[in-house]
Amino acid sequence: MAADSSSPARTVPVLVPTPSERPYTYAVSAGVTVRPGSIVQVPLGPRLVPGIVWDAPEGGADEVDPKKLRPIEQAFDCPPVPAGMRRFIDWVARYTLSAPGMVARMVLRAPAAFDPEPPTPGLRITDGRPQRMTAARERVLELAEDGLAWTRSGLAHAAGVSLSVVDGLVKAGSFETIDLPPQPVVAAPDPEFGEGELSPDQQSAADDLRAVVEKGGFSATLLEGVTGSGKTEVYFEAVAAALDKGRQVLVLLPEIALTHAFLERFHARFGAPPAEWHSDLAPKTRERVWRQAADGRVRVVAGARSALFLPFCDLGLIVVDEEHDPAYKQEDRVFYNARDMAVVRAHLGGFPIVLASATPSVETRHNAEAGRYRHVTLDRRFAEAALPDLRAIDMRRTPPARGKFLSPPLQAEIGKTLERGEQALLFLNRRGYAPLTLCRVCGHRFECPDCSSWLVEHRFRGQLMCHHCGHHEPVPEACPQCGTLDHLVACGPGIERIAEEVVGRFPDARAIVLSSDMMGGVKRLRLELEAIAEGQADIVIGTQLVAKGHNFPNLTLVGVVDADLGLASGDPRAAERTFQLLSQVTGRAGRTGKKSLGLIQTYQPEHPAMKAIVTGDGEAFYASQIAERERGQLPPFGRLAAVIVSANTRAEAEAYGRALRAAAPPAGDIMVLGPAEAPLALIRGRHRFRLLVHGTERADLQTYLRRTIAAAPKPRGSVRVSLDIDPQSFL
DNA sequence: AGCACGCCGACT
DNA sequence: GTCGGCGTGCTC
Repeated sequence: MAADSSSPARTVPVLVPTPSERPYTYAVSAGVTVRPGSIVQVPLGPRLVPGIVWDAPEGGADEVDPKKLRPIEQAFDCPPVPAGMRRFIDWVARYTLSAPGMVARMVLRAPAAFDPEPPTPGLRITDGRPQRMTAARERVLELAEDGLAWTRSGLAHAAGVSLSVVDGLVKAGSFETIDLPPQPVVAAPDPEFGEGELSPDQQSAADDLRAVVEKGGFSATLLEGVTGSGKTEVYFEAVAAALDKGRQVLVLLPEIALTHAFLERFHARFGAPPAEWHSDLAPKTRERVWRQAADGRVRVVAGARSALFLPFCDLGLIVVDEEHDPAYKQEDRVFYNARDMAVVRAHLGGFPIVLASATPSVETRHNAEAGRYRHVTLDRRFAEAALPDLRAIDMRRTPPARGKFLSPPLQAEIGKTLERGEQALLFLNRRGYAPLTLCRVCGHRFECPDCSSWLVEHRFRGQLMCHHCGHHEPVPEACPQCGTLDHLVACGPGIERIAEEVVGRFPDARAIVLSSDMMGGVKRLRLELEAIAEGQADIVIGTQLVAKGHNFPNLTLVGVVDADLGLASGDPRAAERTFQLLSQVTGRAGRTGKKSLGLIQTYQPEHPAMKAIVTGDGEAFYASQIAERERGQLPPFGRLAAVIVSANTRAEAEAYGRALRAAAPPAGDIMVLGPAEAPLALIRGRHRFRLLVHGTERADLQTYLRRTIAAAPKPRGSVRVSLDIDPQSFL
């Protein structure tokens, strides 16, 4: 049907970054060309915002009051968001019960990337020669004499001179400035560059993955192999296969800012690093990566979970490394698990996905066992040499001295390790000096004024700090309640306190503390890690972050100070988490074939997670965990959603929680539990209550929650409701 | 989500 | 008398 030329301005739906359930409608002025996926700038209230032209709804476009209709301000000259990505945005919005615009907002978070990249300023040699010639100037001119264009810094670097030499030659008229085409943010990876020898076991796994990629189409594969079995090299072959097909690849990593080692291995295999994508990217780089993922110049992105929302033009493979890692779960604004959404992305895009882990999540293991995912296993035997000898230390039998935290057997092994000139790592997942400080006289406990949590003493900084908000205060000399001087007592250990104990016990050893709150940030941390790898420390005391993929070749002892820490919550997922974390951290030892040892201090050596670690029998552990989940109808045998109600007062939050509960319609396959005070009942001055919606495997939680919210009264005052489908915590 | 509008407390 | 707190409502 021909368009009526006399009709009013053409309109299109545009997804804008608001919580609106539907796209808004905008007029398209003459001369503006847009199609679904086009990124546009539109007026929204008093400001201009980016938006994505959406697909016309099936039932025809929405009727909009013509008085409200405003025109698209400009269509950006950039590749449109592909249809597969648009379907993905819709899918994520529906699944997570977020507004599509808020999901689109995650795609559009590279503000300046929508305009074409400006040309790179370049230099080309001219006939002019400077009056004064110097050795440095000669080197520069010699390099450039073939007439090819150079960047200013590239030329200076190649000639081994400072920028001022180049600038001087420009001033002298020996170079003219020209426009170079925008530079790629990384060089193209070469699939054949560093093809190396794989073990027979790796080779057959790699062949399998290659075949899957070559065949194309959707498939999900769990690549399971213990630490040291060479999973990364195996999935690199899948990456190579996708590159051979000319497709783009996304490798998701948990907390990429710290995975320097991965980038180096990638570089060694492909002759160029992947493009990085994470929150502390420089804005300029961020912009270029976004743009070049969209136009296809970037072939491989290694990124944190938000990389899932990059507008790749031809994505053909996703790898999720350490697929079990809790860092994949985003818990603000849009609540999503990047691992699960990655599977959806692959499904919608019709391409394969590989989930890699030494200790898969119970959900993924179950999917593999049920045949929904393919299962490729790297044989444990080939990694045997790289595995430490693991033992539990029963803290009831060999307790540490009073006020100390290292048991005699662990101390003895540290001593032996030092004597051999090797390194020891002590792992404790708790920052600071002590998690609780109290007054010995009156019993006063230091609490955060805005959160329901103890203040953690950080002796190094002389502060009491809240780990849930920014609150911190100097450690006082007198108790604020009873005024008694010098009677504050630290309860329990943090890594600073372990460091103190280590220094007292091994005064000649070089000890170093590594934790995420270290001053100096990521850069400093990386330097510290390199220093450790080079052997500039004897004992490393670290939190969580030492568990992640760093290789310290001389490390032969790992001591877990408090293996029971993660089990305290009583969450059904705690055992699994403990198993995963302890596997990862003990795997830091012995990556070079030296005999190595992992010692696990625990008060419950009979716990299935401890037994699984010590015996290396993950199979029995997974079987027991899966059985337990099945019994409780917990994921993946049932479905869970959490509803978090927060408000400025406890009463408001609780009242609205009750109102929601009352509004929840009866359903045969869904149960509502709560409201109960959330695990952290007060965060940043906001009181929180939680409802848990528990359904059968087939239950439609989304529709149920939609109905419940619609039936409940509108939240008033400071009350906010957020929905978390598939929450991390089952409590 | 942002942003403006609007109505009540302490100060240039 | 104003500046500024954040509750309420709206954005095609």
